[in-house]
Amino acid sequence: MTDNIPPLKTQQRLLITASRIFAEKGYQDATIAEICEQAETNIASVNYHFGDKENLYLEAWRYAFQQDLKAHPSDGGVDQNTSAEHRLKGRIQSLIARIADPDSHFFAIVHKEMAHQTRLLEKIMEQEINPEREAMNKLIRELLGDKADEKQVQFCHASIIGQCFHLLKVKHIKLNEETRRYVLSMDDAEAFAEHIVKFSLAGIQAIHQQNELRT
Amino acid sequence: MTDNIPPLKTQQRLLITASRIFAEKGYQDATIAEICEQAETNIASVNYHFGDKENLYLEAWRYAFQQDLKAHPSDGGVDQNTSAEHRLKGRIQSLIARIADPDSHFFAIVHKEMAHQTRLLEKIMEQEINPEREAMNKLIRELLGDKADEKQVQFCHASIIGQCFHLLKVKHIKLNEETRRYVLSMDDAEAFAEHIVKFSLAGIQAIHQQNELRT
DNA sequence: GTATATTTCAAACAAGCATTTGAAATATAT
DNA sequence: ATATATTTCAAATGCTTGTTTGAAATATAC
Repeated sequence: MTDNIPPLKTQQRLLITASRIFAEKGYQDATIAEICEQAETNIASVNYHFGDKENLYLEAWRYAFQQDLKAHPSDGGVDQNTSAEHRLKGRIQSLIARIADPDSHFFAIVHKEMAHQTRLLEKIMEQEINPEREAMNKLIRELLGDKADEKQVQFCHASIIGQCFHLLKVKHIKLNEETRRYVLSMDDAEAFAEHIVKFSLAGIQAIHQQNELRT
Repeated sequence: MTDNIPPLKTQQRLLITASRIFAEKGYQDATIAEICEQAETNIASVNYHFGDKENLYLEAWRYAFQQDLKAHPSDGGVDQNTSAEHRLKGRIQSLIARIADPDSHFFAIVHKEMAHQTRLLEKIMEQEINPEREAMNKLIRELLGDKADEKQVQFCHASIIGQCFHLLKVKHIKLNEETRRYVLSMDDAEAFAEHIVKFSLAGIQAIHQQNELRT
């Protein structure tokens, strides 16, 4: 390879472009032709550097995940010695940021993957998502108190994640002007994160208190 | 065919089969060949009865929506004179039922539509979903009290819908045995609906109280 | 500087699938 | 019963798109 400031290697350009296009269009609708065109390389280079489309997809996805985490660390940059409330807030804000950031593509690809549904999702989920889930569950357990059972933890986690991912839907669904007025907007992402924190802490609190009242 | 007890007209068989297959595979992955095969008719019948694939998709979707609502009315069958809490509970339970019921296909198609993303979603959303949203928002307003602003209503609605739709994701994502243990299961749908009600009423309540404390 | 390996490229290939066609079969009306 | 309209069918058409090919260009090694 050359040593004087080469722009970017073809392989790298393909990763960057592919992660963006796959995020925009999903696996099926993204064509190799379009990706190569925007990456300014020949159509055969996908086969040369990545073997086939599916492998490019997988690599682009992993790449996006790493980039997103670099921009928005999953703990939200919150001091680990602070209260569970604040640490949960940090995690929720990080999640919302990765979903809302137009340059973060991982969750957009997850979202589109819903339809494609190969075994790829399974692999990525266990490798990348499970650790994040466990970290959040730990905080939820702390907030729910000792009397909480695992099902309650699971449900609370689902409630929080569900609210965050709802923003993902809003981001990608095109609605007409009229409808858009009544629906959550991406401009409200930060405020919505605050809302999720308040809303969810209250929900968790209620379950906590109910548990304490039991026999 | 025979004239005594004709099984079902071809057009009807296509609608039923198509709504199921589109729900399973999404628009792209569902092939006309497969739909016709399972509907026990010729491949050309889609063109004859519906014009093209996209129109069959649209009609199957509408058909699914009607069928789902017939099985699970959106107010949950709750008396309209009862408290807002109970009416909200009815709506949440109806939503969860339509999502969890294996024979209800509307939301499964919505879910898959995420990737396809045509203008069809837009049309259907405003026609079918907007009235449901407005009905739920009315309840939320009632629970939040007079001091609530529309943004708060919007956020609370997003929180509830987000939790419900999370079950949709769980339904369609295939996970391995290991991961499945730690994640919300479809067997818990009813219990999860109860959880959403409790969790969300607490969240709404918290915002209500905070509003009351303001100047 | 020459030989070898790596990377790029335009064109061709092949598979999948929606759609069309025109004839055959069936139903409907009078 | 005959004529007309409707519905079914197997085969063909054509377009999109992932993949392959083999030569040309470029980089690397000795």
